[in-house]
Amino acid sequence: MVRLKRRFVIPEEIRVEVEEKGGFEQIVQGLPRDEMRVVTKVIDTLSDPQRVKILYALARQRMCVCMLRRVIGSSYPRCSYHLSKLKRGGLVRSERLGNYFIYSLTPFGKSIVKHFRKYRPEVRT
Amino acid sequence: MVRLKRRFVIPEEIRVEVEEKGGFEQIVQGLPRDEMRVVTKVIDTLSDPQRVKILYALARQRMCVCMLRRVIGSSYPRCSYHLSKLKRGGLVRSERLGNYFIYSLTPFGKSIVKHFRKYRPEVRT
DNA sequence: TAAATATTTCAAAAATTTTTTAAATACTAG
DNA sequence: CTAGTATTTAAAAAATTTTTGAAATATTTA
Repeated sequence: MVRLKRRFVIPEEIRVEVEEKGGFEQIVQGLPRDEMRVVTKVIDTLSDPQRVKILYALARQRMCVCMLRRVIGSSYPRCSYHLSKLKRGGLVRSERLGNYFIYSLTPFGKSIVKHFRKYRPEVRT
Repeated sequence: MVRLKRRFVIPEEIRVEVEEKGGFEQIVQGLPRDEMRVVTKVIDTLSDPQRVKILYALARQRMCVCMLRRVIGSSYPRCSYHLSKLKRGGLVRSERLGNYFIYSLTPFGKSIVKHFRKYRPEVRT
């Protein structure tokens, strides 16, 4: 005895809305893949309280690693790890100054802080 | 023989800039703690490609879980897990419609997508 | 050149997040 | 009421990320 697989059913009320937009597949295919990829990457790069703190600190003042590790209260390797992540995401850059590495925000990094600042989400936590 | 602990030293060039801003401690204390906390939370809530996809899909059309799980290609529990995270972050909400749960973006969730959209970061990946 | 400093890299350990599987809920339809 | 559906919850397993500690680099200073 063959068993028919149930096919994809969506609630009536919603189906109407979906139809108007050309159907479910249409909607899914229309998602902005590139934008989503970039957003995902940037967000991934930032998803850690310490990295967010670094971002904000650098928005105020460029700093060497010995300063940044104080900002987030961590060891060198730990700080270095976070910095490299932020760097990979294109949010910060570094340049050598003698024995120091000076980190600062890239224009992209700056724009992100500016955005947050402008937006100031008011979420209850 | 007592050994003096080296004290916190920062490169000259940078120290000048820092002084102008009232010193290192000043800068650190001046960081916008509340804003950073909220940003961290929102980002944490979103930090996953599937959750970003859900966010964008809901920006187009409210959906039940059976639709969303198709959008991200996952099982129910997995989808449910991501939704609950997004919910905790205040980005989405759900309402029951018979046997279905219809998820949609909160105003806050919408504003975030709008922001990304407006910004359209152009990062090379 | 040798010693010290700032920082990075690496690998292992620890912590956290995500996925899976099974079971629980709540509603609808027969 | 019973069976079926959509969804959530819970607990364990798997995967990923973060932290740590030790060692490697590059630069400066003595």
